[in-house]
Amino acid sequence: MNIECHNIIDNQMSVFSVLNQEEKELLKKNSTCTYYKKNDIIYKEGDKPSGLICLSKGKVKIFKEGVGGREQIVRMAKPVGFIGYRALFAEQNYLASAEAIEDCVICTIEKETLYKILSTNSELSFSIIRSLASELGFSNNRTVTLTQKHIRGRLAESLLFLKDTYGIEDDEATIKVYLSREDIANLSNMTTSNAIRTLSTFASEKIIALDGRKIKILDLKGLERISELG
Amino acid sequence: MNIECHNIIDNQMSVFSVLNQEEKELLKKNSTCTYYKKNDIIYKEGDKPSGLICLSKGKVKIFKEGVGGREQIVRMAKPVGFIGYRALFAEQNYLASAEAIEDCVICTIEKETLYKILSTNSELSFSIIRSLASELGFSNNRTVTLTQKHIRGRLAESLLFLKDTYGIEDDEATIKVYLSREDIANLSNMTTSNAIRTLSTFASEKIIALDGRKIKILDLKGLERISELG
DNA sequence: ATAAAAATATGTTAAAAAACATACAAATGT
DNA sequence: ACATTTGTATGTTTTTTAACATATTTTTAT
Repeated sequence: MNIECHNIIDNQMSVFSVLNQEEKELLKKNSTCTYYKKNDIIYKEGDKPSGLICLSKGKVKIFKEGVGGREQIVRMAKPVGFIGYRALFAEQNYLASAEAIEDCVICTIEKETLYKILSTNSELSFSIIRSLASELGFSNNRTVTLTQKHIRGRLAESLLFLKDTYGIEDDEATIKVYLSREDIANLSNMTTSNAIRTLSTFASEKIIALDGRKIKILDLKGLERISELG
Repeated sequence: MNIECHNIIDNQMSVFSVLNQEEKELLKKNSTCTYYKKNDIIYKEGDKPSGLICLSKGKVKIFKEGVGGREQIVRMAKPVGFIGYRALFAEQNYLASAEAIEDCVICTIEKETLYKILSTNSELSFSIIRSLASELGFSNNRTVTLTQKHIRGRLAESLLFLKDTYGIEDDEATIKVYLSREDIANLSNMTTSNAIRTLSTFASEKIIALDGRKIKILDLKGLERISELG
């Protein structure tokens, strides 16, 4: 029944493409498939990682609880991608929580098997090094933009980030992810009120169009300008 | 003349301790030693990494230029430690700049040699994976604290961070790094004025004592409390 | 030794964003 | 179908922090 796991491991786009057939078979034998409903918690801050979690279907938010329980989204995951691998490789407990924002299919690769393959396959190690290094660059960047940009700049950046991460619908304008205003706020380091207010302002300026949780980007250049100016 | 490089590579505390003698010799042959004066730029945002830079002596700040040229320090390096390895491993140009805050001795390991050893030594790859993963956790944490904590909390956290990173002098109280108020501000996401003001307030509350750039921690528990409360 | 520049200190004002309040709409459960 | 909860919207007040102004001290360069 873990056909979804097999698909990931065989996927040409995944980091596993550098493995030989034997290694792939070993991974498949030592991975399990799990299903999550929208709003389900996949893991919580403080939990111990049990394996490498691979997102096969659905979308996931990774967030930290900050001062007074205030939530900050540090990453948005999409298929095919890993979640929770930072803690696994740092040999730490999770420092953030993961929650499904859509129904999800997840494949968990057993830790020992992964390490066995890693110890013989330097290509896979390189891939992981590259991924971690890229994400660290992204995180350092976010630290600066979330602290230095003003509300409009932060929101504009978040909208562009969501568009780049999840792409757009067939209408060539609607961001392909449907977040609550609260999640948008938690992604952009602002209160829900300010997210709602600023989205409304953007809509009144014809930079975006709002229809419930649907966000349509009407003026991409304008949005980029707001994001850059801060 | 690159005896300092040799010392690093032979150092039992460095990640190179997992290498065999032959690998260590190869590294030594393909590394160069450079000296930097206080305030010298080691590399700039946008530069291309040429090798793995290892800090043998001195202290270095890693910072990014943000909105309107406003500086944010993302990391403080100490010996023996790497700098600029994120960009190297991500195969990107530097996303931050590095500047000596003391006279420094630096050892640069040639990229090709490093990769050759990495491809045969999975232990070294693991070390690098672990380091990057730890630092990513640290960075995500900073994103949250710098955005959510108030000025006093951010400054308290920075002082504790400096103490943990560089240790304390023989008096068991003075933080073993001497930064300008501007650097402290750039580390803590605040203006120089506010760093000076808040340091003065801490001093008047007998939490710290100030003597030029010397910062003495008088009430560690108090400082921790301020940092945690935000 | 002295001028110039840089760093530190502190008070005042202005801007940004959070907190708070309230209303309304939409989704959910019974 | 209705009540309850959750999410969205918007106006007002308060807090926080940046921006600005101006001394004073320290460092650096000549």
